[in-house]
Formats: sequence, structure tokens, C-alpha cells
Amino acid sequence: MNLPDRKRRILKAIIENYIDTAEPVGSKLLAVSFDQPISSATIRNEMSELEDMGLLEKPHISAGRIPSYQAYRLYVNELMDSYRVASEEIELIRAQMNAKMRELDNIMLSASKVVSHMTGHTALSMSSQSVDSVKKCELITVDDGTSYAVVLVLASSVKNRMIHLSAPVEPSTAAVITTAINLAIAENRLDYLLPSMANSMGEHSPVYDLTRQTLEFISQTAEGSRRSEVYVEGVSRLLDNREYQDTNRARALLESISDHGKLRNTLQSGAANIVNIRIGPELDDPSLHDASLMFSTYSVDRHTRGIIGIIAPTRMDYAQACAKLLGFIQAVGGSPPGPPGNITANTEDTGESDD
Amino acid sequence: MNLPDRKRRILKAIIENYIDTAEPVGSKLLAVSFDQPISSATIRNEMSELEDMGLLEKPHISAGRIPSYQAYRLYVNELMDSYRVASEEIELIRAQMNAKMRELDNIMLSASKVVSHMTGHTALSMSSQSVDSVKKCELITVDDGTSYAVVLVLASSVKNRMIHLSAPVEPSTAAVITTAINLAIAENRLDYLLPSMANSMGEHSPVYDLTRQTLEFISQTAEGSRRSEVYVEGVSRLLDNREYQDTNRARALLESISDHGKLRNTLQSGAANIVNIRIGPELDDPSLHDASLMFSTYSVDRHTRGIIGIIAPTRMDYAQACAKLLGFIQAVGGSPPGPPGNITANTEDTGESDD
DNA sequence: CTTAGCACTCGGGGTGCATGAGTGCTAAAA
DNA sequence: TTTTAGCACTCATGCACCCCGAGTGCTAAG
Repeated sequence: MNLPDRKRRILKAIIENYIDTAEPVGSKLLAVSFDQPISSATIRNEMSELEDMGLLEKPHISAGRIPSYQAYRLYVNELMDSYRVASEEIELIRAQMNAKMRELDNIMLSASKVVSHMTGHTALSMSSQSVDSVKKCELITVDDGTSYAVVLVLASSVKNRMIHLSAPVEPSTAAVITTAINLAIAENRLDYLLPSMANSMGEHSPVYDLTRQTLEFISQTAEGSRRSEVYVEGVSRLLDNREYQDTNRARALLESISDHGKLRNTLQSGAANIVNIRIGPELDDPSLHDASLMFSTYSVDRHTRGIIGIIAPTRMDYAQACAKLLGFIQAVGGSPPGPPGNITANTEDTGESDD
Repeated sequence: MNLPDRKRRILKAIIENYIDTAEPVGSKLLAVSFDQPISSATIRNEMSELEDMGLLEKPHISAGRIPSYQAYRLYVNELMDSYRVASEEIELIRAQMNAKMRELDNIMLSASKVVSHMTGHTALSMSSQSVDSVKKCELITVDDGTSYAVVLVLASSVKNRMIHLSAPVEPSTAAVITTAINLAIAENRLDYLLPSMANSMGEHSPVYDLTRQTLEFISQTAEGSRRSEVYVEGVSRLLDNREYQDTNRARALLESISDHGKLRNTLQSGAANIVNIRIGPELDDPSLHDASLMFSTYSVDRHTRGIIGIIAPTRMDYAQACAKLLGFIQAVGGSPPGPPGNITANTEDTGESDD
């Protein structure tokens, strides 16, 4: 967007003021906050024009202006200072992550806790295995054959389930089943396995039952691989924000956040390797129209990649949140702290360039 | 508690009225709601005495009375009508559970969703494996030896983790390790295994590393077996309640509910086979003093048992919630719907009998 | 023991008013 | 042409005030 320098400065000041105070900002107040002072009247004129451009809004006639959604978009794209994270802070994050990971043994959960705590916002976290196909299957005998643990090895994780049978199956038979299934996986003809067994032994034998349940688990896993769990941490922090003092709005937001299916889709829709920022109306859900989502993929090591993000009012401190997020990614990413600022916050531009 | 009949009736009416309206109930209003009418003055006298007994409280001098915590306790112990669940409703719950279980493949998560939906309150759910010791360990080769999936079979569940090594370990070697570990588990001498290996092969061999990480996982699992996950569903419903229109209270409550460690302890502290009701001050957490917890254990089949409960304001409809909970338990429990009412709602009495 | 009556309390809702932060517009200054 | 000062106007907010109604306790009569 091509905006004269003074307008940019004024708009930036308004946005940052509003982020800070959550109150409409007026011309007088703003006038004194500049280095070389401009009169409030001038600012009023500029504001009026910014309003015509769709960048500012008036809650009512005798209040100050607040930034519009477009203003936030402009802000994160062009105006925002890139905040930098002190390397001590990165060290701190690393220490916290280590502590949490000892305690919790689930990286995604730890990540959400740490990020929620350090940003003061509600954090979202999930693992970002891309389509994670089943590579191998094992059956482990429990209780001498009436129960089996099915273990599926996927490209980047392992899933298991307990299967209980009405009558025992010999471990050696289970081994045969395992071999057959693994062969079928390799040759991609799982669908033919079960019908052929049904013919040879009937549908009521425990061996058939074991195979059936195992195959069912495999297909469910394949189905569900792209629906990994979403961890939400620090929901209560949402209520700290002025905009959610109104219980109805808070309730709507909470409800949206509880819909992990939608969250997952949104989080997976981000571009890789950049900090994705979705501002209010850019999110489908209408009850998220006064909230913003900031998220990014990250990698812990070659095997584990995740998506971490925060959700907060549109009026969040984007610069700071972005910096903290990058700090987190750097801290867990194993890359050395190095000189700060070498990770840049490219933010996704969703296209619409009005004017 | 030995209370004259009329006092009981009045108290019951006050409590139920308050549960309904969330407003202090006064003498006049109450007077007209009885079958054979009593004058408001009489009710005032009775109320005054009930207040002296610690069963009623006045928010202020010119408002009606509200039940005290002791009144709620008395109510759930003695006054409450046992609501019964229609067998159609049980069928409905069963259908919902079946649908959810197909969709989610996690019983506890399904349970919390269904119960939250049917009671209209926030639901808590966890599996109630009693101490769940490691029975068996398996190592599954992935990627030709640089990664292994460790699978632990416990008494009632299976856990797994991926281990990545810097150099490959032969599958046959892994089999030897597995055997050694299983032997050590059986003989309960896991602690001696690692030091003896360190001596024979040094701490930098990949075999040592694999063993070390496997043992670490085993000890973490043993440690964490009594901390199974707590599922919380429908938090947004909390905000529907009058008492949580105040964001500060709501925030405190949300925070408490996010502390799964405490929740787990509370849920595990319940007696088996009865509906446990913990009213406000009976919960340790001060920010839960205006909330009540109702929960119970249940079993799906011989292998899976869970704890299901709800959390709501002290002013919740205990009778209805209790009935729904019992309905749920009956629906998933596999026992036939049968004549309703054969499960009784014994509620735990926490002792204190003042007066 | 119950009830009618009375005086008293106090929270909540409504009204009226002053205040102040904000705006737009116009005309003079730069 | 751009900036600034000044002025009239607009509302949201807070405060004081008052009234109403639901509720109470107490007393005296039934």
C-alpha cells in the first residue's frame, strides 16, 4: 500500500496506542506523542482521510478512532517493527521446554504450555506430520492370547490399540497374521485380505476376529492420520482481554476454540517456514472475527515437526507475539542462538489489495 | 439431620427455587407456591430459624434467602427427589455414544462429549485404570535399525514411543535386548540392567543408547500410569451460568479446570460404584468454592473402566444431573435398560454433622 | 402457634446534569 | 496550498438523586 510517510506514522501510532490501551485514540492525545509535534487539527484531517481509505473506524461520533481490519493487515505487512528476542530469553525458553518435556513426555503439550506462558495468550499446538501412512504392523500377545496389542508404525509416529477376543489365538498364529498383513501393506492390497480369510475359516473364528479388528484399526489410523490432536493451553487468559469481558463474546470464542476439527484445518492451512498471521475476518468462523491467529511450523529434530500458534484478540501485540513465537521456534529448533534477527518474520499476505 | 417436616419442605422449596432462578427467594413468593398455603409470616419465622441453623444465608438484609453450603449437602443427602431417566433417553445416550465412538476412537473423549451435551454442563472424563504396571516390552524395528518403536503392554493399556538412534542396531540385537528387559521386568530387577551393560560395552554404543532410552520410557510410564489424561469438554457452557457472568470468577474457575493434575486427584478420590458429589467448600481449591463436582466410575466392559463427571455451579440441578449421569453409566455399561431406578444414587457423606 | 399489619431496609432502575474527550468545519496564518 | 487555531456540536460516562418494590423483623391479635 502506497501511503505518504506522515499518514503511515499516524496510522502506526494509532494502532500501537490502541493495542496498548484498548481505547479509541483521539487526535489530541496523539498530537503530543510525536517527536516533532503536529497539531491535533492536522491529525484530525489525516485521520479523516485514513477513515475514508477504510483504515480507521469510529465506534461513535464523539470517540476516537480505532483501526479497521485492513489497518491491522497493513500493520503486520508493512508497519510493524521487527521486535527481536534477546538471546537470554531464548535460553530461558529452552530451559523451560526441557523442564516441561521431562515432566510431560509429550512435546506438543509442553510446547503449548510454554508458549502460552511466555506470550500470555492462549496457545495452540499440534504435531504436523504430513500424511503419515502405516508402514508396519505388529501384534503383541497379552494374557496368553485372549488380548492382543496392535502396534502400528507410521512414518513419524506409533499408534497402538488393545484388542480383546472371545477366545485365545496362538501367538504363532498371530505371527502369521502379522506377516500376512505386513505383506499386504507392502503390496497395497489390504482390502483383499479379509474376504479371503472369511472364506477359508468363517467369520466366527477368533483368528478372523483378530484380523478384522487389526485391519479396522489400520484403516482408522490411515483415515485419522491427518487429524492429529490439537492442544489448547491457557484458555483462561482469553478472559483477561478487555474484549472478552462480555460473556457472550467470550462464550462464542470458547466454543470456537473447542472445535478442534476446525482449528486443525486452519492450522494446517498455513504456509511452511513463515509466521502465518490470520486477522479477524480472514478466519472463516464469524465468532473469531475479533480475534487473530498467529502460527508457524517448527521442527524439533529431523523426526518431529509441529505447529505452534497463539490466538488472541485482533488488538494483540503482533510484534511482540511474533518475536516470542520466533524465539520459541529458534529455542526448540536446536539451531544455535546466534546473532538475533536472522530469522525474519515473513508474514503471509492473503491477497486482497484494495486501493 | 433431624428437621421437622415443615422446615424440610420449606428448605427444599427454597433450594429448588434458587436452583431454578438463581435469585434469592423471599417469603411471599414462597408462600403461594405451597399446596395448603402457609402465610408468609410463618415462613419468615421458619426461615429465620433455618438461618440460625446455618442452612440459609442472606445476601443482604432486604433480599430473600439463599441456601448455604450445608443446605446443599442436606439436599443431596436427604431432600432431593430421585429423578429417573426414561429408558428412551438411555437408548438415546447409547446411540450417541456409538456414533461418537465410531467418530473418535477414544472412549473417554467420547464420554465427555456426550455427557457435556446431555447435561448441558462442563464434563470431565478420564480412564480409571488402577495402578497399571508394565507387563511386557517390545521393540519394533523401523527404518532398518536407526529408529525403534518401543511398545509397553500394561495391565489395561498399551503405551508407545519412538526412539531415534545415531547409529543402527541390528533387529536381532534388539530382540536380545527385549528378552533381557522382559526377564528383568518379570524378576523385578530393572535397576541392575543398565549398569551391567555400561560395563560390558561402554556408554556410547547405540545398543546401550537404545536400552537406556527404553528403560527410561519404562520408568516414566510406571511413574505416569496413575496420571492418565483428563478430558474436559464443554467449558464454554460454564459461561452460561449466572454466577460466571463475572469474568474474574469465570477466569479463576477456568484456571482451576485447566489444572488437570488437581482434577485427576479429585476424581480419583471418589468412592467406587456411587455418584460422588463434592459441593463447593468440600473441594480444596478456593476458586471452586462456588462450584460443585459430581462424578462416578463406570465400566464399559471388563477391560475398560472410566470416571465421568460434571462440574457446575453449586446451584446446579443435582437431581437432574445425577439422573443423567446414572443414565449414561447404565447406557454404556452394557447392562440392559431394564426397569429404571435399580441404580440408586448413594451420595458420599463427608462427615461433618453439625447440630 | 399462626397470622395480619406495620415500620424499616436497601438494591436496582430511571432521570437529570455536568464533564470531558472527541469531532467537523471554517477562516486565518505560514 | 498546507497547517493551525478556534468554535460549535456530540456523546459516553459518572454522579447525585429519587422512587419503587421485594424483603425483613417485630408486635399484637386470633
